[in-house]
Amino acid sequence: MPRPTPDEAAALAERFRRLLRDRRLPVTRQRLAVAAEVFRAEDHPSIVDLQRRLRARGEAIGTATLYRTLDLLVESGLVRRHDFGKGFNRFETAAASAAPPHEHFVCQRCGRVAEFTNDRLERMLRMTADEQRFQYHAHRIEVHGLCAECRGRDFGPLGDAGAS
Amino acid sequence: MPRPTPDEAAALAERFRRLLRDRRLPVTRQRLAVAAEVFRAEDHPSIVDLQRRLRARGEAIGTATLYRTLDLLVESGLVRRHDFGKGFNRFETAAASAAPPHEHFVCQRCGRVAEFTNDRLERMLRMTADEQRFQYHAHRIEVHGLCAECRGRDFGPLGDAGAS
DNA sequence: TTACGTGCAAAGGCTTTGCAGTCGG
DNA sequence: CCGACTGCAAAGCCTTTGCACGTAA
Repeated sequence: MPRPTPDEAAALAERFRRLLRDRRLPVTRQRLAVAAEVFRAEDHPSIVDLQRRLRARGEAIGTATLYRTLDLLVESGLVRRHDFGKGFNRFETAAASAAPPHEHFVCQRCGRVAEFTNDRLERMLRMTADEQRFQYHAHRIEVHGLCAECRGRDFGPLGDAGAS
Repeated sequence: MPRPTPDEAAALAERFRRLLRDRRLPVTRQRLAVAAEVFRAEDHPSIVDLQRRLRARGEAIGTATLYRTLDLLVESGLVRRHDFGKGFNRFETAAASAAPPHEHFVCQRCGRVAEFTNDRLERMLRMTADEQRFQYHAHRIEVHGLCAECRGRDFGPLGDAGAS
């Protein structure tokens, strides 16, 4: 979870500025605010989460701008976009530098997302793809279930039964 | 790919009927038609695919009914729902009997979906979940890339860069 | 100054819901 | 007959687009 250390975030922000300048794109207050908010996040915020947090900070960014800026950040490789199958995207800071690709636990109860890594998993996937003459580009691994907090309590039946 | 053998489909249909009777739910022409269409499919059709195929067969099923019937089939465990992150669901017949859970290759070019299985992968995931005190319910593994057909041709850059 | 960004609101794509009419058991 | 289903259309969500106005460089 400790994705963005205090000043790592600052470094990322600087990287974003440079990136914009290099592309000869305007460095606007909104773009910086959105980027900062994502870099600051320790979780996997959705668009709405980000918008709410920004508003709380006094930055009322328009929805369209938010989407467009996030596209920019994703293209730039500074941010990752996830689709956990709930109908909307979630975002997180991409590994500051050569971050190990990581997988996700998604709690079906509270929606919380935790992470884990497993090199062997990835190697195995690449090999399997190769065997089937499939050219590997990327992968996604999600484990759905109950997080430590939620597994204690007894609720009614799950509303979600989604993922394969 | 050879998911539903000729008469396996018939068996599944029968199972669905029984299931409806047991639940005291009406066995309607529409429900049977939708179920049959999914059981017959050799691919991972979307809602629209199914609707088109049914219409071609002379069965004009309403969108709402289609969604509701698919929910029913998924709840029953006869059909699996997948969300490959394109904003809409795709379906497939669930293993006739204790089918090995399987993973997917998704071609970023043509959208085709191929499958593979790997017991070790699943075991590894369960173990990892356990280590993190996460209660495993289900998982999803997708490999994104280019299928054998598409990797030959040279197109422009990919429009998709999605999955983590 | 000028190209690009921003915000609002409208439009889109997929899915869900409300409701009157219909039908299975 | 009654409860559940069906189909249509309206409504909901999330995301994208169009456009007049604003702003970084």
